[in-house]
Amino acid sequence: MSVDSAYPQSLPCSESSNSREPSPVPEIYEPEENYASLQMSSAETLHTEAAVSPLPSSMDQLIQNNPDSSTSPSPSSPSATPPTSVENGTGKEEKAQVKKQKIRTVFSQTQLCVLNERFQRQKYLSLQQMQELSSILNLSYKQIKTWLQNQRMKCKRWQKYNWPKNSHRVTQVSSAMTDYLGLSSCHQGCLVNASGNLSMWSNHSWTSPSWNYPAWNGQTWCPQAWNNQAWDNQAWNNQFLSYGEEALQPQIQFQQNPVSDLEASLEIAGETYDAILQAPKYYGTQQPMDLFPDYSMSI
DNA sequence: TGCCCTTTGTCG
DNA sequence: CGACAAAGGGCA
Repeated sequence: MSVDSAYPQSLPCSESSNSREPSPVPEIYEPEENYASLQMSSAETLHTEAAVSPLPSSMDQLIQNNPDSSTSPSPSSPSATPPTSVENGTGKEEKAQVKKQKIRTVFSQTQLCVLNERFQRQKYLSLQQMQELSSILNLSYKQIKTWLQNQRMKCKRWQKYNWPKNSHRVTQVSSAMTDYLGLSSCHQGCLVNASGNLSMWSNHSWTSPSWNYPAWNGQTWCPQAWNNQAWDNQAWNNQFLSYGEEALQPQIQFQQNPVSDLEASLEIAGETYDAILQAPKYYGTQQPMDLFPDYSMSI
């Protein structure tokens, strides 16, 4: 019976479950990005958007409104420094000012779900794919891109951190890895119907006792081991690249099909499996590399 | 140009 | 304090 519990903050992904409010427009920062939120009811926005998927054509201006992603300039944020974009003179200083005020967007569970789902199957998205995703999620292209980048980094760290130490309990590692990659579905998922509605399921039945990495909840998932780390990038890249990316897609076809519906929605947005299977821009080589370079036998 | 990696600044 | 999004710098 619902044993799920590995979630501290496991919000059932129920849309826009973010604690914070839709934030009253993050002001500016980034001329290229436009985080201006239209103050739409996030979730709703998402839906409609998802259904329509306007598909921005020019990426340099993917005007995205932050749906539920609470981009909160923090209440204490001195709107006294409201760089209302326009200002004359010292553009530099302006920039400095703006720079200073970095706003950290907090993606909604919904967004994270979709992102995670996607990332699990594809670590490198093509420009177009990112754009589409961005329109679906109402995030900017840049945000998507950044998020993916951060995830990749996490991924790396995760591996780096877990491999050496637990190399002896490979089975677990691989299973954990599996989860990491989403091969066995994530704890939470989201269903997106053609209507563009996102509903979440959070039943998952993975029960790795000691290996429950919160991982794809969009939050924590590992000790803080790597704060002052120094991985050897090179060696790293190799193994990393070899387990990754699109190599998963074909096989992945989840057991449960949490994603299938998601896929459906993606298709609506012009995102089809074909597209997914297409070689992304980078590392597009469709090598049949094994997902996991035999960790399972190195016992 | 975009990615990787590190650092910065914010949020929980 | 840790996690995270985002910025900055360097590289191919």
